[in-house]
Amino acid sequence: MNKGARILVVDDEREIRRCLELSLEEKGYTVLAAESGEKALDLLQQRPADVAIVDLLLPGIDGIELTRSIRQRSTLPIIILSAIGDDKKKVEALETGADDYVTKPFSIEEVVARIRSVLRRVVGSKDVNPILSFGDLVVDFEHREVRLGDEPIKLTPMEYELLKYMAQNAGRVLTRRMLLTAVWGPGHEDDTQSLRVLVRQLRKKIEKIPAQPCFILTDPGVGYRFKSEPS
Amino acid sequence: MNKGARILVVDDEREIRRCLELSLEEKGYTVLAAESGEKALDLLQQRPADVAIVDLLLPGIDGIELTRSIRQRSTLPIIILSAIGDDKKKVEALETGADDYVTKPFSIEEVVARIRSVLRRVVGSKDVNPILSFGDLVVDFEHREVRLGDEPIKLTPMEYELLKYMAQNAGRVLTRRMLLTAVWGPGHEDDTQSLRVLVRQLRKKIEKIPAQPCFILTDPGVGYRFKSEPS
DNA sequence: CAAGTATTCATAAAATTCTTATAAAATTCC
DNA sequence: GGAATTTTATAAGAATTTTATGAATACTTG
Repeated sequence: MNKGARILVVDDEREIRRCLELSLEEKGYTVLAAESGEKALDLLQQRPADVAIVDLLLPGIDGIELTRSIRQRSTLPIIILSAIGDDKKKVEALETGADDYVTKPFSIEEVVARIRSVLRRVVGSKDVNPILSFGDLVVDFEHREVRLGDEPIKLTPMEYELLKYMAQNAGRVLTRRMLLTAVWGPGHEDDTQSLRVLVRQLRKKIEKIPAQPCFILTDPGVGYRFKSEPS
Repeated sequence: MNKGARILVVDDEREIRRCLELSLEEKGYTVLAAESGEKALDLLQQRPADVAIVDLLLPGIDGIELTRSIRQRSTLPIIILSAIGDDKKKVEALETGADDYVTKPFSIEEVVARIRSVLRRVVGSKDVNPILSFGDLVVDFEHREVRLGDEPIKLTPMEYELLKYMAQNAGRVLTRRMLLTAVWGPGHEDDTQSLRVLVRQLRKKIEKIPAQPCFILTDPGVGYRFKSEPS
């Protein structure tokens, strides 16, 4: 199913476009390339894609605006390509709806890994019953039940809210701001320490070794992400 | 009540059948296994089952046809096992009357979660058994009688309503809102203090040590839960 | 009106959430 | 590469919120 997935690459540098195109096609993907945001949107009108890889810095419509445009009409997974310094913009893109990011300079393996991860997530998207499972960890939203194997796990209201949000957006990078508003509501965007403490509490309850988490991974400088599928 | 449920597993791969069989029996379920749709139908003639787990891809009668056959004569809950690509078939099965699905590869925890969820749904719907017992506590809904061992217990109307609702939904988390509407009817969702007092009254009557309840457990921030099966 | 029931209020106890301090890890800068 | 700096993790105690409890008050119904 992942084989032959269609990948839209948007970058103004011919070099990078070419490089991604060759490497991805070699891996069996179909690549659509565009050198600008405008052309990318045109392309998407004509042909469907399964993932988009978008450079943050583009002439004209930039990566963030492109992300916003795409998000307005579809849930197409978007991976951001960002240079090493643009943390602020990167975070902005994630909050606009991008799913993941890769920092330049990147290795092809890294990009492919992200693509795979994102594709996997999209396939198992809709569910009859709101039960999510991640290996041993099972979250039943209908009954507000969390179990780790056979052990039922008691969560406080905030712990539960955090887990819920993270599990429902598993695989995506979730910025601190996103998590803070998800749990505390709007107006608490700066209370990063509270988030850290809450994350720790949750880790203590669901991770076997909280210091080596396998569900709640931290993305330094950005936020957290929930179990980006076994790589 | 879920314990000891009978589960029919239909899969042509011995490996998977075996695996499910072992894991489910370990959890206390009784497993009936069949390697084909035909055998499954035969088995169902001979022995009743509480849930069926059916592989989508079967030689001969496939999962969808089997679902249809079963649906023609019973409401036996059916959980579909599907490989990652068969989205179309999966949807077809659900439309034919399957209740839920699990995507291969699956974890046992996930399958168990689905089974439990489905069982709960079914048990909650039909009110066959008007007598529930939880250790010493016996509730006879038909005669509106409650006993603790030999002692008959007198309950006020509201206490009885509360007990009834909790006992009929034993094992799950019941939010304050749910309990309030169950006892007071709609429009009383905010009267949490009344609920607390009522819970206390009921505890005084049915718990040996009301301060260390073993039937009515509290879930701080959420609500209450009635005796999550003897652990 | 009387007896039992239900609600409200005040306060004690328990649990959760927040804050603060320090250790560990990651990142940046030279 | 290694020191300095920022970021994240961890622990423990304080503050806050939620729940339990006892008793007083209001309500219903025969």
